[in-house]
Amino acid sequence: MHEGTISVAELPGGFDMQATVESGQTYLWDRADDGMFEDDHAWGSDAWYHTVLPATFTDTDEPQVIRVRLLDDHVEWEASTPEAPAYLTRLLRLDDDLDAIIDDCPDLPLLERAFTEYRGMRLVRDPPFPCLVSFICSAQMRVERIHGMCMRLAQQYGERVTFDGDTYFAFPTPDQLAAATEADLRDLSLGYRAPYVQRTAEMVATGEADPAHARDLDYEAAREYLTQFVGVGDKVADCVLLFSLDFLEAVPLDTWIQTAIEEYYPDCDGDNYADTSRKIRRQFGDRYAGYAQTYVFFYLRTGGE
DNA sequence: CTCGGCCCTGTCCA
DNA sequence: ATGGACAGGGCCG
Repeated sequence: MHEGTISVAELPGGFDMQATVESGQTYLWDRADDGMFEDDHAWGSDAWYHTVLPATFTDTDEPQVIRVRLLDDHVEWEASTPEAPAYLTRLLRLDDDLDAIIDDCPDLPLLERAFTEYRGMRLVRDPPFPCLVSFICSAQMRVERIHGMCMRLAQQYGERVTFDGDTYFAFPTPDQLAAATEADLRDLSLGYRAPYVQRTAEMVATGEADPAHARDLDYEAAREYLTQFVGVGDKVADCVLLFSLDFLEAVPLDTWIQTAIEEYYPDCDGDNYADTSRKIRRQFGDRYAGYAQTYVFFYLRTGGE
């Protein structure tokens, strides 16, 4: 077992592990105490979180396990690989200069409140395929249930990994998921998303399309590219662009943000998705609109005014 | 390009 | 008890 610590003081802008991993950006982490996404757990807990990195992410032969917890002034990690700090930096965007990003965002009262409330929350950088599948599952679903679906997919179809005497499951590869049947996936409570997931996995497995390819395109073209996957519309495409592919300007227009736009920024309420998207990006700042959106989304969803 | 009807499923609430 | 609304949408006609 490899282990070590990362000093929070050296992370520009600080770090809030719980807000980062439980804010609905990612469904690929789990909490050792089984309290993930519970409504009434106390914030600021120092629980252990873990995730399994796909072999493709680490460019190694096997999936790698990483466990992390945040103590007062440092991040403590245990992993199956000595490269954990570098992987954590990628996954949790520990190299983003949060202070500079928040500085760069416009001075809007709602933004200020959200930034103040959850200072230290970072965006995530999930591996592309797991991110794509998890957000296909997210349609009309609560966060706890999306998380449950992803955990069941891993347990059912992913590679089993043993680390430090415990068993973990990697998120399934495109090949592994493509081999599932619609009925199998419905048994995991995916509902009408089951055929979407199966067909999308097949598209990736056969090489017909690759979500990572969207990286090479301009933002709007990238969003369009991702909508070719079954079960992926503009909103899910924006989630993948923002939470996996480094498009920090992407603003997923979900019902929460739609409501916020009507209430706080009615001028941004456009004729269609693309139109509203352009307007809200201008309002939130072209470069980091997605960071602003994620803070606002989480702030509103957790009961902020 | 826009629109409405429809889709799985667990939970909450009248 | 039990049905209808609803939950961070997308597909299809």
